[in-house]
Amino acid sequence: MSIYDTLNEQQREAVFCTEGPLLLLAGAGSGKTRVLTHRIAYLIEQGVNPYHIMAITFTNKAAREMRERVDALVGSGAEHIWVSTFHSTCVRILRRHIDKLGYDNSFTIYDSDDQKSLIRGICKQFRVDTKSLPERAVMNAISSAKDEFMTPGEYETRYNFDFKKKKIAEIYKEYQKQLKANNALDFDDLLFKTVELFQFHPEVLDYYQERFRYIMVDEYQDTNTIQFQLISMLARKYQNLCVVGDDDQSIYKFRGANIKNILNFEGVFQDAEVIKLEQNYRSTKNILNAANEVIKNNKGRKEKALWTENDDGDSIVFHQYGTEYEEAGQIVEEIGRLAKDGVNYKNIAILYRTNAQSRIFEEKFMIKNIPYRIVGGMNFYQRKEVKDVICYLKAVDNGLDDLAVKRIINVPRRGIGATTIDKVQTYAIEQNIGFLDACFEARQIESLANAKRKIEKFSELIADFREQAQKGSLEDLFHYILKQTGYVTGLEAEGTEEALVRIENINELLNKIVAYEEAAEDPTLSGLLEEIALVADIDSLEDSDNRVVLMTLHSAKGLEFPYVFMSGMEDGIFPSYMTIISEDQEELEEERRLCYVGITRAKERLYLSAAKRRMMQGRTQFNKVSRFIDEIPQELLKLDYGVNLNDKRPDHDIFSSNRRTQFRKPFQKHQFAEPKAESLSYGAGDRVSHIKFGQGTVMEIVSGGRDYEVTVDFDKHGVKKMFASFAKLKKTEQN
DNA sequence: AACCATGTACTTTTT
DNA sequence: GTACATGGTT
Repeated sequence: MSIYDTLNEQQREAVFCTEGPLLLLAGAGSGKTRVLTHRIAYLIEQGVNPYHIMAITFTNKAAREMRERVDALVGSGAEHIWVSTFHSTCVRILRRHIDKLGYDNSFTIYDSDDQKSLIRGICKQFRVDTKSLPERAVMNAISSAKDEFMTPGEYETRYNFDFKKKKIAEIYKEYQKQLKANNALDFDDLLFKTVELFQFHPEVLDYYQERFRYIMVDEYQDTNTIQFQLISMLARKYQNLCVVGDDDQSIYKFRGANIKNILNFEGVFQDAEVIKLEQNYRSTKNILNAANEVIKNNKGRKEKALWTENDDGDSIVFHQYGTEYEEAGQIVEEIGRLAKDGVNYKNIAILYRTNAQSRIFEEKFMIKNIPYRIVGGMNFYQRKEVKDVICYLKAVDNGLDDLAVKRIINVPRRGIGATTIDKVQTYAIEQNIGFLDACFEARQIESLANAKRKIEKFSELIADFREQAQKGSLEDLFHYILKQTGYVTGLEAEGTEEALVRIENINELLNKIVAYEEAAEDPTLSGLLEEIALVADIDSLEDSDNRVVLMTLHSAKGLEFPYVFMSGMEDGIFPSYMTIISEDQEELEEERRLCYVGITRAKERLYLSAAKRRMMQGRTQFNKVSRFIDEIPQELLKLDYGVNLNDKRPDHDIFSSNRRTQFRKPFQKHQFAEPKAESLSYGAGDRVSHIKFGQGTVMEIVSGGRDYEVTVDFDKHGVKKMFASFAKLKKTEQN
């Protein structure tokens, strides 16, 4: 009896095939993680030093789970296996060697928001007409170029006949220049620079080739060109590369995923073994058949037939509702019923095409008091207050990070405005130094008048934080920064509910910092910031958390749930409008693969739903039922168009939509709506005088949140609205 | 410099 | 419908 007895024939074959390149075509739910973990166990059993084994996953969550499962299987030694994501892997390598490429090893990682601000700045600087060339397009173009391992120079040569692309090449060049000046790398750079490092420094490549003699890559269908480049470089020497993927689940083409990586694997790695895992252990026959029938409509795919020994199971339920409010309401009702029947909330997932669709569900869950968790959308670390505090930490960690410094220089308010910042920046450029260093030299900047002292005070503050960073723990530093800047005090003074939520978020950030400090072997500020930069929302999804999970179909990849609701099954939503109007047939096929991914997440029961009428971007849209629904054979579906088809009572929906605002600010209290100043010395109908507009008659006084809004009809300037505390109106004698 | 009011663009999906 | 950018006002 061995641990391998529980595997089926193909799985066992894959586990025992340890030498040479191996392509594992693993259908949804075919137990690929089991194969990978058992394969690692087998390698170790065969005498391979765990130190020589590397497994690359797509998310941190997948990496963590794999490590746990390997730990359970092999016991000691497993901690030496390198299990991580592409991005973390690259960071680890670059932290040791990037100085060879002229960067400082303590580089900062820029997220997409940082990326955007940097590009925005460059577009302004170059006077780019962002109407014809939006920043977003520039960003995507640069990102794609990096995915294809194309330098700015190469980009320029390649596209020099195209006016727009030439412009993009210029921006790309400047963008890289500024990143380097800020000692920062964006997400794409992490891979790009690692490949570059291996290219220009064969001795470094050789070191890692020796180290990673056995490489495994999960979710291989979603790798892009540069990721492929990276792993093929590493595997070149020993050729022990095992990739696991499913071409039917390739859903990241928009992000550069290159399906050729999987389709041409055998061409690139000669003598590659190919093993197919086609038995599904996850879903019922009905669910699996539906998935097969849908994906069958795609042309560009490797033929395969997923099968299962599981029961037929329940029929798939399909409802078309009148509106999205009904849809969400009924789904939440059904979830309530399931819970009553003893189903755990965490066994239920709601999937949708776009993050924006989550909002209505959130309302309904709040009303029904059902615990839920929304994955994705606005990331915790993207919130303003969290980002502000992080930028203080960044400024302490990497003084060259101009973006971080500029973000916080006037947060909280220090009276440092755009003009002052420009002056400092000009000086920095003249002296060829970083922005913060320019602040330290404020004394030499002649153009600064009154602002000089403010800048000096700010740079002293940062210097003080640096000193503190040397002395104490990260937690101490965090408290010290909050205390010295008065950030939380300021929020407390605001007293609004929103401010209280922000304070909570800052406390949450503190919890994360403390947790990091406890968990990390050698906690450092750089390490903390790195971890923050590389976490995805999905990574924090804990199995112990008993809540209904809501997320996009993309985020759901790799997960499974007994009960799955796929909502918004409408042409124009899913498949999305963009892919319907696109001439490129491939795009619709990608949507279909996404649908396949969604269906195959379900283990026991699948609910599909659509709305006839849906509000999108403030407009009502009438959508047809998704073409993907038509591709599912009728006999698998329990059709139920009936219920609300003739419902002519939209009032209910409008009612709940109006109540929305209340639920978004659930703790709205009135105690803070303190009517401002004493009463005013004038009233409606009185004659008043204004310093600029002269004489006028008061038309109306409205008592706003913290001030009176006064409408005055001025004799010479007409009707104006103004706030009493600013306007300084004086009552004058009546005519 | 800071604040508010108004206008505009956005939505595909994310490590 | 919202988040952000802009312009006007003190």
